[in-house]
Formats: sequence, C-alpha cells, structure tokens
Amino acid sequence: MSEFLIQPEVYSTGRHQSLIGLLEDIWIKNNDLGKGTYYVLSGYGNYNGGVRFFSTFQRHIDEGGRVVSIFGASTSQRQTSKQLVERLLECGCIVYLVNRKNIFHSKCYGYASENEDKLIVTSGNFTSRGISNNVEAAVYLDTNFTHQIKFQWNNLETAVLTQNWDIYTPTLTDPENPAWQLLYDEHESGIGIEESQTVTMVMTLGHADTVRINADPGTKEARGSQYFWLSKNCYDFFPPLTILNSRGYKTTNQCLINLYYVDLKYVDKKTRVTFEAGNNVDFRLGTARYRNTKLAQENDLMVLSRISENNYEIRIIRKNSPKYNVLRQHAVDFIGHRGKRIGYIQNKRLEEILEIQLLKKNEFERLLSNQEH
DNA sequence: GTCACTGGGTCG
DNA sequence: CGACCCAGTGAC
Repeated sequence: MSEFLIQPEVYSTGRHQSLIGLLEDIWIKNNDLGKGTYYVLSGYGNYNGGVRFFSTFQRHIDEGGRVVSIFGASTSQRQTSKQLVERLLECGCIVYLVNRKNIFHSKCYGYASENEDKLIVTSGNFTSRGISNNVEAAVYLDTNFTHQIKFQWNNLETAVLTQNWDIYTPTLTDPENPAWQLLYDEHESGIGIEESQTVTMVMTLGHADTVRINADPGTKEARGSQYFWLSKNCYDFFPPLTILNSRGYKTTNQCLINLYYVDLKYVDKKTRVTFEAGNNVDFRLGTARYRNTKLAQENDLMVLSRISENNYEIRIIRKNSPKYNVLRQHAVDFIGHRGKRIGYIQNKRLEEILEIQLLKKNEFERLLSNQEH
C-alpha cells in the first residue's frame, strides 16, 4: 500500500512513522532476498545511515542480488563519508559518486525485480538523522502505483548513469582513485557535532539494566556484561558504529566512546556501544563501572549527555531525587513492553533543570589526560 | 576476572 | 514477529 509520512511521528497515512521503517519494509522484510536490485539515491550519506542495512545488503548480494547506490560527493563539502562507501563496497554494493555539489540532491530509495518497482521519494538523506529523527517527508509508492505512472527503476538507473555528469566509481583495491578524495572522513578529529546534537538521553532503567548493579560481587546475578538497553531509535546519538565484531559470526556494529561517570568521578575511555545488527537488533550501552555499585535501581533515570563527538557524561537520577519527576517527563517515548521510557532533551535545558554545568569539550579532554598519569 | 558474544524470552 | 528483556558462557 502506498503511503505518505512526515517523520518523526508527525503525520502518517500508513503503518510507518519514519523513513527507516519504510526502508526496513522494502529491504529487510523483502521475501525475495537475493533477487532483484536495491536502490539508494541520496545527496548525503554517512555510516550510521546504513548501519541497519549492511548485513541485509551483504546477504542479498551473496545470494545473487544487486545493490546500486548513487551519492552526491564533493571535495569542499561533507556530503558522503568514506566509512559508508567502504562498507557498502565491502558488502558488494555498486557505488557511484556524483561530483557536483548542489546538483545531485535527490533522495529516492527502492526495490526492483522482474515485476516489481517499489519507490520511496523523500527529503531524507541516507544519514543517521535523515532516516530517523530529522523532520522529513516521504512517500512510498507501491508497484501498482509506480506502474500506473510508468516508473521503472532500470530506466531511472540508465537515465542517471548516462547523464553528462562527473560520475566516479571508487573501488576498495584502488585507494588512489580520485573518487576517494570526494569523500570525507567521519573519524577525522575536529569535525565536531552540531549544536543541535548536543543533547541528553533520558531513560528509565529496567530490571535487566540494574540487576548487576545491585548484585554482590561473585554472585550469580553479577555474572555477564553490564549494559543499559537502549531503543533502536538512537542511531544519530552516537558516533559511527564502524567497529565490527572480531569473533563470533553474528554481525554487530560497535563504537567506543569516552564516558564520564559523574557519580563515580571516573572516565571510561573504552565504553562500548553495540548495535546487534545480526542478532536481535538490541542497542546496548556498556556501563561496566556501575556493576556492584548499587548506584541505580529499577525505574531510576539514566541521564546520558553528549558533550562532543566522542565524549559523554552519565549520571543516575534516583527515584527519590527532587529532580526525578521533572526529568522523567522528558522521557516521552514508551519502549519495550515493561513501561520503559526514553527521550531527549537539549543539554542547556538539562543544565537548568539539574542546576549543573556539563563539562565543556576542553574540560573533558583535560579530565581524560589527568586520569592518564 | 571481565565482558564480547550468544541466544533465548516476552508481550503487544 | 519486532523490539526491548534477560541470563548467562567461555574467549580473552
């Protein structure tokens, strides 16, 4: 069924609330994995924009399918990242880069097989924000509709690729290919994040989040890893999840962040964020330092502030804290089936509510180096 | 010991 | 069956 939406959860005529939902529908829930072609046309692209789909792309291609992607790229603007393109190529995707800023600005996604042409036309780029939390519109046109208007993906593909544009095709075996110069490095220091991304995640904690925190050392309850389980909606709250699991066979996408435990006055420089892409799509934040500390109980609030690209502060707001109620109101989204709540709040507003000062980026760096000694 | 992984469970 | 929930094992 064709449908229209404006994300996130602004307006929708169908079942989906965001672009990522539509994409999951046509790609992941596709019964014909291995048949036909997946299409990505986007002006911009970054790693976390694709992280939900890499393993699907890989399987699709391994089983004989195609994935064709076309991105805008430029030496002067950060449009599409090296990390994304590398990963797509590793999966076997075909990647074209159109080198002319402001020209390749369309965002279309889709699926085509012998008798199908599914098309999503949207304002959302293939980026972590574009697919989920930016305010973007999207129309999904099913095969009935596209065939009514005589749309065919292979015609579009041919049309685009035969334009007199500056089109590059990077390959993994050719790092000297000028195509790579059109891509930016997401890990490059100093890229920083926009003001709008300096936000704080506020989440209520559930049983699984706190058992190990309240367990005594050596007991059965203390075994295993200490995590906070987050919602899948947080692709754009973390740095690119470019680290793949080294052992095991189920794909996980991870990144490491610096996490300052305010309650413990300790910075963990190897805090792992894991997206269990090939398992149960869990999103986990490793919070090992809280183990056995009894610093948090069920229904307490976890407050995780993004200070800069890789630097975060975490604090627990206990249920009996005077600030608890006002903060909890910001955890507006219900997730899971145990009444867990999650939401985001601007860092400035958090500082006002808690009457605190979050660390500035340079203060955080100083803390890091002080802890070296 | 620790924690990256595993692989179920559960409910709407 | 999707998306959090949960309880470990065994590699390191």
